Amino acid sequence: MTIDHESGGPVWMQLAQILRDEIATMPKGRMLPSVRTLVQTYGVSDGTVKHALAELRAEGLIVTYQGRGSYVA
Amino acid sequence: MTIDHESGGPVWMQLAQILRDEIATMPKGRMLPSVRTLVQTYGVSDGTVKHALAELRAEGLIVTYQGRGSYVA
DNA sequence: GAGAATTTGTACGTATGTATG
DNA sequence: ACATACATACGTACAAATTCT
Repeated sequence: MTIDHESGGPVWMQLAQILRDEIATMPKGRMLPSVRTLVQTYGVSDGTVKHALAELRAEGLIVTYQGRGSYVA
Repeated sequence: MTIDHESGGPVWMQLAQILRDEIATMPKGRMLPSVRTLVQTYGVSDGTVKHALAELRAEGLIVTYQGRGSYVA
């Protein structure tokens, strides 16, 4: 999956969907890639990644701990 | 109410509380000050104001229309 | 225990797009 | 055409919590 900056809808929503699909294949408790890694992997900004993760958190798909990372809920 | 940048907790949360108090005194349908105005009034950034408003939106206290403004729900 | 590295949280600045008045 | 206003996006910086050496 890649990000479409033109007419693909908001980038943070696209990223959230990509991560949703990825999470679906991961076991509960597995750590997600760090924000920094996601920035590099998908070529988006820090704020966009955090926006996407906040959405997944709000959906209860992941849990996040400061200083540790985000994990599949 | 003012913002305490030291040890007063996250600014966006403080602002959200200030606005919650203000909204409690406003009639339903009344328009809130614009992001721009809140930025100037409280001396915080655009992103911080938006964060606070997003919180109030998530709580159902206000509704926001693109190109118009935010209103007491 | 100390210190460095990693990772998320918060905050600000700036720019562009879109919609309304 | 112009001003106003929110949404999205990128970049940057520092603080706080955790982990590792």
